[in-house]
Amino acid sequence: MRLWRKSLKEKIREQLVPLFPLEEAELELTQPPSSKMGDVALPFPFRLARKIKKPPRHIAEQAQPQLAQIEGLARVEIAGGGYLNLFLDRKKFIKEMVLGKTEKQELAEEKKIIIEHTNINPNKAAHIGHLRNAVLGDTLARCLKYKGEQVEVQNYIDDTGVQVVDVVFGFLELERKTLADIQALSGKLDDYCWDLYTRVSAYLQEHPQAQNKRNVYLKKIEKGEGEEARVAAYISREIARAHLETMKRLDISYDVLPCESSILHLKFWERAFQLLQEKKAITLAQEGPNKGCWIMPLTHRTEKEKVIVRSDGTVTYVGKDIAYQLWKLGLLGLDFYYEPFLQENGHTIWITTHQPTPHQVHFGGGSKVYNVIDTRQSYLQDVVVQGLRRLGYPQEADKSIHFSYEMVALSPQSLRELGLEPPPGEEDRSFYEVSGRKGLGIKANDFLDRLEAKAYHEVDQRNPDLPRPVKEEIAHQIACGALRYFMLKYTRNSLIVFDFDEALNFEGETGPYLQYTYVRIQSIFRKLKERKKIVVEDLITPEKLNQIDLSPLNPQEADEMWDLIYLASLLDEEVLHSIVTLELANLAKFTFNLCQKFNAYYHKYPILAEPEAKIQFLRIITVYYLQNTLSIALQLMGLPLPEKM
RNA sequence: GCGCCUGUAGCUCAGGGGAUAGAGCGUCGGACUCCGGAUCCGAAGGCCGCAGGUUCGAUUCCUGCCAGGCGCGCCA
Repeated sequence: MRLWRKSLKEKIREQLVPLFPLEEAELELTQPPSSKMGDVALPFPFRLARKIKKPPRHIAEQAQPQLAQIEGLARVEIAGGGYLNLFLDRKKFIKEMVLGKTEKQELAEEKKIIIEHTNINPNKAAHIGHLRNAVLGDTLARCLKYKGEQVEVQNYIDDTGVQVVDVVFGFLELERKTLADIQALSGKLDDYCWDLYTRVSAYLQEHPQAQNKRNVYLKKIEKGEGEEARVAAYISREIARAHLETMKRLDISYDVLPCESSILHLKFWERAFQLLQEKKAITLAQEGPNKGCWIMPLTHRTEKEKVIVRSDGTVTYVGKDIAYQLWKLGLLGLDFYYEPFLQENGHTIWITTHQPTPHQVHFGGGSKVYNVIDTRQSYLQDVVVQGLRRLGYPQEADKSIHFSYEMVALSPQSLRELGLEPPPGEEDRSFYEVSGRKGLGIKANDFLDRLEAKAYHEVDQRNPDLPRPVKEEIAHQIACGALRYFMLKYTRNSLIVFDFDEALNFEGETGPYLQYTYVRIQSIFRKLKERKKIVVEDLITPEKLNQIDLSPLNPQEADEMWDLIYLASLLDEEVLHSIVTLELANLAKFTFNLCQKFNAYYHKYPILAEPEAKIQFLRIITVYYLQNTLSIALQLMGLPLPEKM
């Protein structure tokens, strides 16, 4: 852990540079196919072979004695056609890893990183598609914080958009309700609106003439006028609160909720428009179909130019997004006012407002921004980034990252389970897109309830004597773990076709499997204390670890212990790699593999029952190190750590 | 039509210019009077979509084709 690999690489370079014309990129450290062949492989002889016209094997032979001198290496072997395989000094390495601090690293590269995720329209309940977004964003935030970055998490609330307008329209026009009626509604507003939104969508479909009236609503809500705006404000706040509740079940939280209403009232767009005109980032189309519109020419994409301001002078969605992105990067020269929205475990979630407040907090102004949005929006995200470029901010453009991922869709089977019909004309598709408009989707809370109910049943079978609230808490932890792991295990490009059987599974490659592994380690430690009066922490001291003696182990066990510790030590790199590639599935797979290997290990090598103290000690430090590593990995993915389950 | 993404075991998915292509699920067969069986072990199962090209070497890179998905609004 702790960048040992980097320092190893430097030492290797020192040894090799006098011998060979070796470029930085040519010195690559890889993994031999089997740990028996070595811990680290150097394939550079193959790359050099062509360059200096010598056979790889010959190069390897020349390098071998030099490399063998490096401190921390036990030996160096030549394998295959010219691989150099390095074996680490096991005793030294184990000691360093087990004693090594496993806290946050100090590798920050940015002043402040902003992650925008969740961004659910506040007009209906959250569904499973939103959960993928939130889990990815939250996990990225955790990984970046672990790396040492300062991270600010934003959740954008489109409280004046057409989706909210539709629901307001439904309440006032279709249901003839007043604000007071709405406030008096029993039950959860987000669930109520889930159905209402579907009805409104259908109504507007069937009554095109109602569009005009809806547009009046839109204008009033944007301007903040009348009952319409008051209802919109109430609904959007209430539903945003409901979304936060849902996300809290998954241990996901935020720092600030920027609202579109604030952006409108504080004239963020007007400022951005001014900047775009000044820098000639957008132009007024003189002819063609977009005549009279302000458009942005696109150079990277082959799609047509993008309209930013309509011929009637109103701004499009992308235009507002450019203004928002400028604010996030501290380039707009304007800021919101803020007030507390709610308290969660001592943490305040702030919301923006256009009225001055006494609170001296500030958000935005990041040096790097991740926008977690599904892949269908990549074209628009490209437009935003290109806007920055055309405004003369190439660095900021490079640091505006669209963290894109594929959507979550529903399998035909899951549709049937929900009692829903496929949309007309789409009866034999292999998956169905979630659609709030059509009411096609699985509500996040409903699914979490199902997970919790199943988890409770399992816990109850295994630990019937635990008090009910404890069992409920554990069930909650397992449900959270199951859901989060499920959302993380697929790579970003992979469309998740949601299937209840798969998502409700607790065996195999699942969150509960990982949690179970952790719980069993806890259980071993507990029993060591109870039955043998051994307190594991007391054994982990520099003095005791200096005396590590691997010789009592038979070679088979020594290798397996080594493999495990070595694999676990790669966690840090795995996290950094996951950040760079934005493939959090790497971390998920890594942790799963680690658990698998560990489960096999302790199945084979008992700890409590081991009579030989020296062997027991070695097994204990192995388990101790695994427990440490595993708890970090699970927390990075947001999987709770139950004591029992 | 144009752009982006995907095609790997029955299913769901990893991987990746080189040393025997890997998991989970499912199927079949096993496991210690055991530290938790939400576990572990084993078996069966693959022309890595097709065809060319680059390379000493391609499942991986390039091109073309085929198949599927998603985008391409003066909607958000």
